Amino acid sequence: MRAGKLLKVNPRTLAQQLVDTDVLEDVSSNVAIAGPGFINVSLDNDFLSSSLGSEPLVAPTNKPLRIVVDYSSPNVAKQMHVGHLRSTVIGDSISRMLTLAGHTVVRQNHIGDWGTAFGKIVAYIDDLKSDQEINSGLEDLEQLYIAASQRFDRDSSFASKAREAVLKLQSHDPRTMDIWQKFIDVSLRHLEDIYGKLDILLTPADIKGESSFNDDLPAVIERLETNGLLVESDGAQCVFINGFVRKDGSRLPMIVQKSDGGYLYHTTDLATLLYRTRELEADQVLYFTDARQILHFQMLFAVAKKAKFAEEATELEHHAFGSILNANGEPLKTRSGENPRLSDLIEQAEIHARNVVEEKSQHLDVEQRSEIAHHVAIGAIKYADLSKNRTSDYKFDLNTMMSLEGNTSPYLQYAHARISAIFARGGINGEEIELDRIRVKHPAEHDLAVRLLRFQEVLEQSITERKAHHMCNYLYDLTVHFTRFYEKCPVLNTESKERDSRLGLCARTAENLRVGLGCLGISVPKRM
RNA sequence: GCGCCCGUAGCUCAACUGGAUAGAGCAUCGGCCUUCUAAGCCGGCGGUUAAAGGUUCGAGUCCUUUCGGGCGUGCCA
Repeated sequence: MRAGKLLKVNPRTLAQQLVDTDVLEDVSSNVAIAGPGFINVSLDNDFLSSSLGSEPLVAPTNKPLRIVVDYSSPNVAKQMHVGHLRSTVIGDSISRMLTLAGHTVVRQNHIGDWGTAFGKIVAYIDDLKSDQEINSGLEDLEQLYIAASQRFDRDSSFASKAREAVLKLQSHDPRTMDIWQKFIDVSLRHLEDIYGKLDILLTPADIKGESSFNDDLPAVIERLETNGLLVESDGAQCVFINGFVRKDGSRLPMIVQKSDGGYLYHTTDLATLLYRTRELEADQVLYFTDARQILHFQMLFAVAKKAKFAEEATELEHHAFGSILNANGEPLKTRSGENPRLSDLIEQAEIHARNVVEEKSQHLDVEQRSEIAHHVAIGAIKYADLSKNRTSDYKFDLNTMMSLEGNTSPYLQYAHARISAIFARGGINGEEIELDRIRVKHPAEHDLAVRLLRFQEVLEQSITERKAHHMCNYLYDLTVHFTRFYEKCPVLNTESKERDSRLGLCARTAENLRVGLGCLGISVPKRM
């Protein structure tokens, strides 16, 4: 109908003309025109069978790009908390999908490891007497930061020491840098621990934090100066860009250097962008941060293009999302009003999952149950986030995501476990099943086969829109149809040709689930 | 004040970017385990898509206004 509009032809007439040609002959013998010009195509079972036997799950892109994906990027003054979850989970999933499609992904973890907060921390650690105390003091980042902040507030001599420490950091004073490095090392171990538990791909090699760009900041100012973009206003160095105005006509500034000479995150982000386009040679740079930074990125991209921090052809995208709320729609906080730690959230989810597994999977031993609980918990947390399209806030409710019914990760994982169980019972190696023996016959097989062939299309849509929820919805739909097939079509207890065909459908479903959930960073247990 | 995002079943969310009778899950009510895992399957109930107007063959989707919520709006990130 869109074609009809474009060609200014009656859509029904156009549909008829299309049907009259034989382009659909190999695909369907049952084509009908309906309504204002829809073409209903019922795919033939023969077409489905041969496609499943010959088409790969994923065909790599014919236009591979170098794509920088900026995600997670926590401030490491404190432990990772709930505010870091979405960026981490969403960014990781998108980068997995891009890789699967054949792009070169350069993950970048732009951690907050520089600035005033670290002055406090360094000064505080500096006050701890021995190295022994330093090491023990570093064990809990959270407490260290809180202690440093409290002391900063009530001890004025400590406060001035902290401010000195900031200056010493900026001038790379060896003793100060040494303490700072110790703290960063502990922070990075903490990050690795969390990423390990959550099965996030980020490694130490992907970390390129704010501190790495500290020395490049004066050059950023210079570059803006030579481009004639730098304007002093109330003592601060600013860039004013067309289009960013207030109601009264006054222009919104992007402040790149404070009146006291200090730099801001705009400045750091410009330096970072230069690195990503020049050194990393990015065709695209994708940022995954919460929605509060929308204006920042709009200005950043505008200035970057104008002052050539990024080439005109480099695609810069900010993908925003809302914050995480509790079941009552309020910001998720602990009883004491803090952001819940990620490690606590994960632990809660695992306890919740373990209780369910204890009840449902008594046929498995303790070790297996514990491992399954882990995969279920992590899957549930990630899936609850990824399956929603919302750019606004979303509710984090363990009871909902762990209900293990309906559109949740455990439902999908369970379907995969059932397929594995069929293979195990039949003494069959699932990886050796030949898909060219698939002969689609039963209506339930037909419906399943149609879904099995859609994987590529869904992957492309998810990548184009940078939205994982299309993949989630697809996998759920696939699983619903697999389960119907499972109910209606015995696999092992049927005659041999049909058995081979149905084993093929099972094997292909298992692959779609494994690879699809893999795109989401969710693993598939063989047993549940 | 101004800007951005959002408002779909009691609740949590979809709807292929303007297409058919707006779909799922949860909750609720009823049915299905002597056959591969019942963490399952089948069915019922549930809607003036916040409201009003407009654009056209056609609007949850686009435009205007109103109401309601979230976030941002010069030296934090």
